[in-house]
Amino acid sequence: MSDPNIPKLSTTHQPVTCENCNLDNLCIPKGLDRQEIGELALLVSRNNIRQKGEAIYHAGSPFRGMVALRSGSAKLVSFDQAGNELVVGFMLPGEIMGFDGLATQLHTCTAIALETINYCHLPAHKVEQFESSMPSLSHILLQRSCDELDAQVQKMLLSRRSAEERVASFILNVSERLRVRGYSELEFRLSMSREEIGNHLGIAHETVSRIFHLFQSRNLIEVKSKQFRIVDKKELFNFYTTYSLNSPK
Amino acid sequence: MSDPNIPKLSTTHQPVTCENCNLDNLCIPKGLDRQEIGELALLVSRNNIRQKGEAIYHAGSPFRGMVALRSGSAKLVSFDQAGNELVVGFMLPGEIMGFDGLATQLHTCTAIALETINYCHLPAHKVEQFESSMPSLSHILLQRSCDELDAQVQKMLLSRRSAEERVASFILNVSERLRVRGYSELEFRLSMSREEIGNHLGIAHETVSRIFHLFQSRNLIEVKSKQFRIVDKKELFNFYTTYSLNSPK
DNA sequence: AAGATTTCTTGACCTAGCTCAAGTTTCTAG
DNA sequence: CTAGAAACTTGAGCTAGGTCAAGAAATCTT
Repeated sequence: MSDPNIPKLSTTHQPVTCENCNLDNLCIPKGLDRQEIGELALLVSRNNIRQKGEAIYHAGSPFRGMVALRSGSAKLVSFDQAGNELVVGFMLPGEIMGFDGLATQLHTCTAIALETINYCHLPAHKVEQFESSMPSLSHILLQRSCDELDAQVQKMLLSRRSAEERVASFILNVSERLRVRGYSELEFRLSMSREEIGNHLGIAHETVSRIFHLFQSRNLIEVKSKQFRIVDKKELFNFYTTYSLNSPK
Repeated sequence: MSDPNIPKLSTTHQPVTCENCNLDNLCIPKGLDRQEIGELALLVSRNNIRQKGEAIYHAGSPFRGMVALRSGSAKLVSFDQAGNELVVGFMLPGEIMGFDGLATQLHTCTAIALETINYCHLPAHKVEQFESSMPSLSHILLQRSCDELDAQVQKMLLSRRSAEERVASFILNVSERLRVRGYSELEFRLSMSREEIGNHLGIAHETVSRIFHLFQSRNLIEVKSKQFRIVDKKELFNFYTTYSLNSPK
């Protein structure tokens, strides 16, 4: 259960706040100065826990504030009229959720823990209060939400690619996000199911399985259940870009 | 050229500013109070013109500010490594562009006029200046960018549907956006090509043609070149939702 | 207004990846 | 530790929609 690749959240027994959190360079504080971080720390509720499968917030429920994942991963899902689930995205530690409720004050997505998670919560009413005294916060949130928009465009670009390219890109994307967060970029555990990966990428879970098998047979990766190892990152990347070079024009 | 369905931009000879613009309920001013709109009006450069095919900004170029379309329509495109174009979205009058450059200060998309357009420009440095004196602006922009995120989730949901459903949904989406903006919702001109529609929806342009033909043969719409008329909105909507009800589970 | 170019339409064929099915492995709860 | 459930794998067709092609219509240019 205790994975050597996962950095410890806190090494001392002193309680973690935004000031000494090791995710400060990824989370909301990124871009705030020391004093602002101190003010932010006072507003944030820490050490919220959810078990695997439990929701952090539900589609349709009122927006209560922003959520910053501290450990564990989650999925963001939306539903169509028939109740079919669409996996909008996966969230890793240091990443921020809640933008789907900000525009209308009602969440359009449900956030679900993929394993036991620990998260911080920045209540909506305190956001507003903080905003008037410290305009930087809405600016930071604006930046983050535009980051999300950029990521969405990347996903749209990906949706024009073959199933193989999508899977290769997915693996590299997770790897890079883990690397930035201080985890091992070449060996990790993906807590989401093949079904969830396929749903997110717009392909059948059987296809995901087949492609993992294909990549393994070509010595690009090693997969054992949910445990992944990237063997040939360069080739995996080539695999994923080569096709588009064959594209017309 | 002068379409009776298109509301006149200004009926008097007094120059249009944010205070008396008929798009104030859709554009940036939405959510600002009278005094704030007045301040905003001082920062905005008006009556910028682009001809069909000309760019408003380019992917990779530095962010210079937000753009609000006043008349005419535009497309937002992104490119993959091979230079293939992806139509990220279409913009109608009163809609705001530029979020794709806000996070990194470099545009990830190119904005191109689909016909002669007139737009307002809110320069980036003035945005910042305005933000510190009037925190509401970044809040407004945050809202708008989260609106965009919501729209992106809708597009993701759509990408799981059949080609027919995508086209039906596209027509209804444009119709609704035109309605909100005071244009006729049942009869309009779509200035984008079949190619651009197909690209945006993730289907071949031949498929777009075939489906327009199918819809016309079923008396749901009338299409003549770029001119559209929705004949049976209810049925078109049913067409688009029926399938998902057949979905599993 | 004629020619050139682009866009649109329609047909015929083809394939990536979906669906269905059945066996296997992994996880979960007592 | 064991039984049952859930997740995963692998195979075999099948089909939605892509690609290619060629003609028609619309649009642009001079």
